[in-house]
Amino acid sequence: MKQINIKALAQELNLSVSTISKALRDSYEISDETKHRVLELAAKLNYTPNPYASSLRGKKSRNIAIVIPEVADSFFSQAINGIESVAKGKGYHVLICLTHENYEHEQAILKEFQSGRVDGVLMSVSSETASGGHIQELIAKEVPVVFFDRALNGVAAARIVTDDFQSGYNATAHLIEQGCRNIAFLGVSSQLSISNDRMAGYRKAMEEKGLPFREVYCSSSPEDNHTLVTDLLRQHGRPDGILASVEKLATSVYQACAELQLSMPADVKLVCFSNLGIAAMLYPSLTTVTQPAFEMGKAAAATLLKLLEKKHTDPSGLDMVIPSELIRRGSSL
Amino acid sequence: MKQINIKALAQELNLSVSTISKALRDSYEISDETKHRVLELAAKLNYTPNPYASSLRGKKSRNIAIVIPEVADSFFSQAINGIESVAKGKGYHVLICLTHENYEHEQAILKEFQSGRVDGVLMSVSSETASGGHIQELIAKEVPVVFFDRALNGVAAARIVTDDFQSGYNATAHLIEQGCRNIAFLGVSSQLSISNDRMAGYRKAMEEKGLPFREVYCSSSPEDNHTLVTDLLRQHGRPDGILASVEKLATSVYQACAELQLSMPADVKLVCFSNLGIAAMLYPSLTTVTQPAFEMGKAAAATLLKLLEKKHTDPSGLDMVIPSELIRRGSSL
DNA sequence: TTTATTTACGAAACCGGTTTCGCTGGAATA
DNA sequence: TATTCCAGCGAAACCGGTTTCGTAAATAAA
Repeated sequence: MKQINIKALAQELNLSVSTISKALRDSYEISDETKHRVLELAAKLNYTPNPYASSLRGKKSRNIAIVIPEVADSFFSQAINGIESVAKGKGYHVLICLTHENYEHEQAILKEFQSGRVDGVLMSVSSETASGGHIQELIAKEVPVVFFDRALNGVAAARIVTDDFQSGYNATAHLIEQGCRNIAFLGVSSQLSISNDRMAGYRKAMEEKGLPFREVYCSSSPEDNHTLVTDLLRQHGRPDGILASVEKLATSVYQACAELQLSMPADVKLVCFSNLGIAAMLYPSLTTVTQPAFEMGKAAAATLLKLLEKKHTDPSGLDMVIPSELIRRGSSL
Repeated sequence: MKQINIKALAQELNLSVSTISKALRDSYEISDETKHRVLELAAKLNYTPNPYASSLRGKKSRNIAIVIPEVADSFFSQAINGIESVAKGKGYHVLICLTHENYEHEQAILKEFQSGRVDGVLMSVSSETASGGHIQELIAKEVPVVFFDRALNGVAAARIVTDDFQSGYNATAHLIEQGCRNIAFLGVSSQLSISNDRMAGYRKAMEEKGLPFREVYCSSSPEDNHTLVTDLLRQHGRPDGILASVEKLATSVYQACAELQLSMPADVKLVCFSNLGIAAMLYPSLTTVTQPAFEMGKAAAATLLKLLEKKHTDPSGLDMVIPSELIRRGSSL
């Protein structure tokens, strides 16, 4: 099958390729009549412009990338929908790239973006990412980066996050109010902003009541996490409350409780940062800190487009904090 | 920031651009010494080739697309991981495009692909898709298409599916075995292959026992589905068993049961096609037909790459059926 | 020594749009 | 009538790689 291109249209209409191009782009140089003829033929022949040709010449790809650890997470999948809704509206395409929580993957992906494959990047850093050299390098090549949810300190980029500190505080205060005295915090990584901020909120709430900290770092392996949580709940003086900082940790806690015959919420109360739609149907129903995933996605995309369209080079003043909501359910009541 | 390109490398080394290009592509025409010098400088200057330039010239983008209804679904997110694992290994990039179960979106996306943006397409059709003209058109332009999970009849493309008929049969037989006599099937769309095949299995199992059919088509709106399921469970002679053909319907059933004070599994038993990791922690735990999502993704990607790399134009003989597993849990026992 | 072949590289066309600049004929202005 | 202006269009450069073809020098074969 022959691809029909601008040259084919030009021949058919006895016009030059430049005229066709201008007509398609609605240039003022071309008469309405000619434009009309061109548009008509293009529609008739089902012409689709080659995006690579335009990108090559124009130095603009109209692609933006979403770089996230994984897609099998309700926060990210909802955020993707938010991003897409904004991007599609402005004629941008969205490239989803998964780091699988791996720093090398993340590096390789960003390195590739230096080629101009995308005009801008929305990212939530992997849990392994400790330094931001690869991100700085990309920004130096004038590819704007906007963090959403998981930001990296020390990198001068806009960040759209939720009120992690306050949410951590609120969730902990809620557990304390429900009678917990020995609350463990399940973090993800000592580098991750969300983990640290949520933990800081947890600490503040605990400190205010003079309660002791207990912090456990989980990995990205479900098996390891299961072991970790099981050990935590098996030890003498096991926690009577758990604040889990990411969604996937909920499963481990439910499983461990079931295996150890601990009842939730009687023996252990749980609050988890999560956007799971079926949190209410779990047994017991799960108390969640629910993030505004869709809104964060929309805001992040809008911010990136602002950076792309205006030469709004300065990312300062673009940061945004959208509050999460503590939804009290059976696991903590 | 100046992008460094082949020309820059050429100038630096006093070589021609063609020599650089060949050296980078490890051509036999270039001496080992020159190759070495080129590679070294490229690494030093952090050279990243412009993908648009190569795609334009080579008529190959090394991009493949995943066209799916949505990403907030555990089957699709797991399948994506399977696809990605194969594609990345072969040096392909993955573009994820969401149709939101909308036919017009799907059409527009495929139309765009006629431009050569991607070399091949993996797709699960939207529930609204009744005819395959847009898919045929793409195939006519020599862009191979492989269906996974949701295939469309009448389109000559490879299809990687699970044993929908048998799974529907098994799930229904299981419900009958558990004492259900009045089992409703919740479908998605009368066009969708998975819905139809699963329903056919349901019908066969019901017929064998002389039990009456009851089939309800749900939409993609959670609110509408909630109303539908509530009405179904409120009516006189309400079903004592439900077979839900897609994951998101589970939520509606749980919710409706809770609101109507119906207890699962005593009043209503439920089996749902789902890949939810936390199915076991629901209340009651959810009996699922779990699809081999990751494997299906891998198989689909492998099939597409086969079509891309060899000129294996004929898609017949590439079809694959990977069985699902019925996992019996509390909602049906 | 002459001819054939191989090695290693460069010049230039090419992919398909975009954009700059130049040209022409007719209308407007002086 | 002479000059200016402008609408409308075309030729060609350009984006950054890839590939074909040509060629000079080195080597092998005759």
